[in-house]
Amino acid sequence: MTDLAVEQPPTKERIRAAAADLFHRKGYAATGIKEIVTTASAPFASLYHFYPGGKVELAETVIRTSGPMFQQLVELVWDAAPDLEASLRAVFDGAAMTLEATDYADACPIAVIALEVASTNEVLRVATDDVFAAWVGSLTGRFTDVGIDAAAARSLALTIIALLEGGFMLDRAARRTEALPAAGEQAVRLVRLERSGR
Amino acid sequence: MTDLAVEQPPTKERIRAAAADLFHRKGYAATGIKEIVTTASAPFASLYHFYPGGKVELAETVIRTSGPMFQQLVELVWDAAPDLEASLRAVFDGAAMTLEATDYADACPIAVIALEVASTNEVLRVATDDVFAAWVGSLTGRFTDVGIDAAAARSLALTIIALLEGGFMLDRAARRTEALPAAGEQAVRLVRLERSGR
DNA sequence: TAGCCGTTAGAGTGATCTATCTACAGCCCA
DNA sequence: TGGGCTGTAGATAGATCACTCTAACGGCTA
Repeated sequence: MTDLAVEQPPTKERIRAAAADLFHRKGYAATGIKEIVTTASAPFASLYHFYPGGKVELAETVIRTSGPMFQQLVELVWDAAPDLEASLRAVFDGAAMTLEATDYADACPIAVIALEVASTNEVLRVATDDVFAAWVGSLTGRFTDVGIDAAAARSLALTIIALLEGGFMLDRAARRTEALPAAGEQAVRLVRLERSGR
Repeated sequence: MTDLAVEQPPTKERIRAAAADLFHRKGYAATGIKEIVTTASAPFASLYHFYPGGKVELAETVIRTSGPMFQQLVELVWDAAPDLEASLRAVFDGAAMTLEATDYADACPIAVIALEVASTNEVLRVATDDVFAAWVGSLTGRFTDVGIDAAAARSLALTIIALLEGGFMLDRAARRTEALPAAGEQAVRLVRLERSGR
């Protein structure tokens, strides 16, 4: 398993990455096991070797890996901006650019799965909820850090995550980037309003 | 086809309603044709008799029927409230109540399908886009009606639809109603801000 | 060199998928 | 009474689904 000469990620990782990509774009139900291993250029049996729980275990791994990775990326963008409003704009614009760059396939790594499995698979539903909760928690922290009180910070955080997800949904369906920038501007106004002491 | 004595909707309508319910909850890919006719208590061949295009035609019918029905419902709620802020609150609270009442299955009739088919089926993607466009258009009209200028009205409308969809996604994943009410309050603040002349 | 174990290999299972097929039941109008 | 149309009925095709099985390969330690 030590991949000395080979210049590619190990099989387990390639399978996870391929599954993540397909789940994001096509959703959980529409993605087949065979398609995953083909995309990953991995042997069929290896999937069940590394993920004995099959499709569900693989999906949970994808959710719990892609979620934090995305969060880290967003935090990086956020913290690189000079102030709160710039951070907000950078994140929304970044989402819009990503959506466009991926031919309107990707922007949120778990949105499709989250809606799909919410009433279908409890294990995966909880996994998506945990990811969302972490995102909201992280954003809430950014707001309390600048002196916004806890309740307002959480309300703002929930609103902004909702704006990102909803804007993503609208713009992906329309294959343009209008809702995301508009939502970003409105988010800026909300934060400005909050900081100006209501 | 004339259902004289029978006290139930005609077969075609029963199939459409059953498909709508299943698509909303489980999504497009995860819902089987057989499951639809079973739920509708309809003969198998009738599905292909009424919807020769099969699953895709049925889904498009569902999208293009459920979308306007939902819009009409929201407009009714909106117009029944005494003022703009009350309308906004009524819609967001109504969404939260519906979500809870349906055991966190239903709140938006096309959200799941929209994300699922966006990169998969062009016909259905366009159908979801048309529905979203109609919603945004309707809401934009409500705002211009009270004197908000066109550009601001559209930005507000996009933002509010995004908030509804995103809040729905978060609250469904978490099986609670926190994001939707929070988003509603923030929407009220945005509209108030807009009307107070920035 | 011998043996071990993580990994690869792919055929095969049973279930389920969408869709098509032929046959026929009931009703309207001629 | 007879022809034609709408809708019902269900078997079946052919593909694909997730998953399991046995066997063997190959680099490692003993």
